[in-house]
Amino acid sequence: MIIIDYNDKRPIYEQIVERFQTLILNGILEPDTQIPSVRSLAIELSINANTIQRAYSQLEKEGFIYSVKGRGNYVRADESLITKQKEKLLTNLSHIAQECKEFGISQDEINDKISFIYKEVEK
Amino acid sequence: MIIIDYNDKRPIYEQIVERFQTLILNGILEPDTQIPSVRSLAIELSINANTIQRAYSQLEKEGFIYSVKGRGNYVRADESLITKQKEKLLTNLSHIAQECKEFGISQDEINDKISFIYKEVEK
DNA sequence: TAAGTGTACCAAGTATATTAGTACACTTAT
DNA sequence: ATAAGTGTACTAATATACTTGGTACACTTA
Repeated sequence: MIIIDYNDKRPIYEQIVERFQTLILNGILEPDTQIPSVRSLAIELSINANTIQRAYSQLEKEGFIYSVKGRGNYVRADESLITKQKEKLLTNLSHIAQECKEFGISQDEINDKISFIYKEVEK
Repeated sequence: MIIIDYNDKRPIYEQIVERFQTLILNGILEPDTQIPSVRSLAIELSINANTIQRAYSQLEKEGFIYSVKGRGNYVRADESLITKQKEKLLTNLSHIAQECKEFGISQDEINDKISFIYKEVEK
């Protein structure tokens, strides 16, 4: 469920954070689901428990999970996270589109790309 | 022309690389234009000459500039850079659009955003 | 009570970025 | 020829972030 890419220049804890963010935002991890304990995930990934702890701390700070002392860490049920993520995506999209415009890429060309994606059938 | 943001977590040399890439790709720096010498830019930005050298080495490796010993560094005239950049932009756009789709954002909503950008008048 | 959990430290090692300094070969203008 | 300015290469030192290893304590559950 969690994979570490050692070719990735980003720190391990950041990769773990992003992975859980994706799993949570995509609904693969449902609210109140317990995620692996700090120690067990450390063993599973063959990395230090402190690194996992660091990732979990950040996820908690960002509102993706909540932790209960003595019990574990759980996925937070926060609808605003998805709203925020949608806004983030649309903002990114606008920035890229702005650059595309500056480089003389036509609106039609962009629309073709997007239509292609929206036509694709889910597997 | 070059600005360093010390709040940016990225290394200084990387910021310099990106800044020149933008200036060159946008045609603000025309081919065969001489860019500041390693030492002069170091003084101007109050940073070490080695850091500038590192940025310039990378820019040369990526084909954005060429260097002449004893003379200086110059902007390369390479049309393929712009082609590559356009491809990169469209690839990024596709990835974001893919995510938008997964989050249930409609194609119409995306088209609205893009149309808005393409309608804007240049200042 | 024992095992598993989160959390908070500290010390050490590693890698990277940055600085500082020196040196050499080259080009240009004087 | 000389001096100034250029790219380039190298070493050493410093600072910072990441990661590991270890210990400790409070809590929950079986």
